[in-house]
Amino acid sequence: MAEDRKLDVLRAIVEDYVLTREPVGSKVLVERHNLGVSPATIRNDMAQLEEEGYIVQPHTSAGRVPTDKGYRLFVDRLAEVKPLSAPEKRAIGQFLEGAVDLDDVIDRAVRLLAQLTQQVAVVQYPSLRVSALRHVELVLVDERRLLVVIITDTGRVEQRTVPIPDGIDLAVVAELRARVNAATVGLRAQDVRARLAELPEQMRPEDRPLVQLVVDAVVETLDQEGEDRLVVAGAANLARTGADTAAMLSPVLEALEEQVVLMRLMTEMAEDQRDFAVRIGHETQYEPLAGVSIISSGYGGDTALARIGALGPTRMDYPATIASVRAVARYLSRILAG
Amino acid sequence: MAEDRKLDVLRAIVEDYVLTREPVGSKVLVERHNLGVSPATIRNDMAQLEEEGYIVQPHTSAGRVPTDKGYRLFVDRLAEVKPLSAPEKRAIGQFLEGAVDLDDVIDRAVRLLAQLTQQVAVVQYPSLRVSALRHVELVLVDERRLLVVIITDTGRVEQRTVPIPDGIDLAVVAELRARVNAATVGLRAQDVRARLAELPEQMRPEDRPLVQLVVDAVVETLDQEGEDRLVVAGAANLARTGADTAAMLSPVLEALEEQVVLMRLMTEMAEDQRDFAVRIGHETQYEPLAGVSIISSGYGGDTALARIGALGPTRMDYPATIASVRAVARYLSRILAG
DNA sequence: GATTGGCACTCGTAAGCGCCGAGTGCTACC
DNA sequence: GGTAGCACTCGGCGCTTACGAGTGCCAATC
Repeated sequence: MAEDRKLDVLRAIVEDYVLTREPVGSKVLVERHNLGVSPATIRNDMAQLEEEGYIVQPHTSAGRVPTDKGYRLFVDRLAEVKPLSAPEKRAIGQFLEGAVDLDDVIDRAVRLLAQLTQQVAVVQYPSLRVSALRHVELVLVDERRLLVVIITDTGRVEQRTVPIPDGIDLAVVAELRARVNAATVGLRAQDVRARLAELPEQMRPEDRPLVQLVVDAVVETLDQEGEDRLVVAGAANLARTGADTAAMLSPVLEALEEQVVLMRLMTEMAEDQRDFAVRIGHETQYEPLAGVSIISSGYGGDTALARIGALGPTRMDYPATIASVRAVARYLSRILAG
Repeated sequence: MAEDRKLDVLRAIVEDYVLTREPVGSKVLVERHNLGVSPATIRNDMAQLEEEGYIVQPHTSAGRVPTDKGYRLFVDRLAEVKPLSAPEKRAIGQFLEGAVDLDDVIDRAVRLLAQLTQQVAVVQYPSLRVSALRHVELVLVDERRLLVVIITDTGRVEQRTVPIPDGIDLAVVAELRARVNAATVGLRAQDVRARLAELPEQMRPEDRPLVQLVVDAVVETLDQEGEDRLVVAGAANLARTGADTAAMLSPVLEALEEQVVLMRLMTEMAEDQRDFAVRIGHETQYEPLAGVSIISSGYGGDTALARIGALGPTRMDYPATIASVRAVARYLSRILAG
């Protein structure tokens, strides 16, 4: 038996199923894709594919549907990337150009990707841990509260309020601001902690409690590992992808809000070699996401600050989605670098 | 005919329908609520209520279901507020206490409300327009970009990047920072514009382009009317509220992402006299939201900085939801004031 | 005049049934 | 190895029937 044809059959099944959303049988298969053999032959191939776990039939006498394993093989070996059309590319660039700050860039990117893929788009904020510190600002909000604002070279702005003892001198705050900035500006977040640890000693003893509070606030803010923010768009697309979704929807929406699970997934995906990563159904290792796949790509230059991705039913158009995710990631990198 | 009983019947219908999610007939009505009359009598009342537009039957020979008008009457005249239990109140307070900054407070509040009501919770960020300016910070991100950070007395931090001409002197930035702050700190956002308009004249002519850019950035940021941010939580609750939702869900999710519509609604609701406002189904004046109701309450003191609310199917437990929304709004005000 | 019991009527839903057709696996054949 | 033929399975569709919940109306009653 021609091993090649078997793969062709799998490809055909995936493509057809994604398109029609219905189990695909041997007959329509030879009709729609010109495979050059008879349905009976295809049936033999399908029987084997089923035995190997790439496809299943929902019930006897129905067509076949790809399994997660089937999609996986499809993505790894069978899919050809669909390049985006020139107008599409132009639209992406133009849409992202208009942003006024980091929040805006991120927001536009995620909406854009949701729109392009017709699925749920997800983007991580540039990780604090690999950004360099640009500036730390201290603002006395009132007598008892100090606002610590941290600005990174990626344009990200983080804030935290610190309760302070009464009657702090403005001059002390000014000195502290100067010293903190002198000590840390330009450093990677992960290097900041050590440098700041020395700071209290350099100040007058009576100011040390305040200094310690501020130092802690800065370190904690930079350290909150998984706490990097996640922005989601296009949740409505999930509901539109089919009528079957009614019950399957809720757990996914919950996962989207939970963020923790998604963050973990995104981080794991960063390990992958290729410039994009795919997790299909159960590969997410998280039951509520069993019915969906995630495609993501790093952005922000070689250091790969963070990731942007799309999430949809396992029955999705992988080549097109992969193309869109990569394209948006690339443009996003370019904008952030510029 | 006893007018009072007719209202009792309506109340009973609403309560029963909310509980069971099924059209309610005359028989179960007399069984479950002890109305002291026979089903036939109830039927007469129901016929009248239907004629007056408070209830309808989905099809002949089904029970009755409240209309938007029916819910409205229920909310306005029939509902008794269910006070929250002491443990619930305590939990609210404790949960909100732990927040570290404004973002965190808002985030906790909205999640909490979603949890309490088992519905979608929505919160507006404290409006920039009624906040007072606390501090404006200028940070040179690189040679060609200046980051303008605006901090209000509500703890809100807004940022915007301004492209600037090359070779700006640090001293100029420092002077500008001092002048902007001197001119604006403590002012209401709406008063800032006039004051800043005078600023360029006070600086040297060669610096004016830069000054103008910064002034514009500040004014624009404070001015973006409807642009106040909106945070949503508990979207998954929508999907869980019933199996009927499949098709009805998508438009609502879209509206939640759109934000514009919700912002408008919230703003409108601020006009209402009572300390909470309710919009039921079509009262939202927005077709996609025809199936849902929104309950909201202002928070942030007498000035009512912004609103927090809950959104769910028109068939919701109004008394309980109203109680939760009001409670969270109250605690939120307290936290922000403290 | 309000309330009630009785009754005929409507109609949506569930269940049972038969048919059709898609799709399969198997086997004999090329 | 590929193909054709064939018997078989079974889900979906349409039809009919039965059931029952719920109604509106009317005459009787308080």
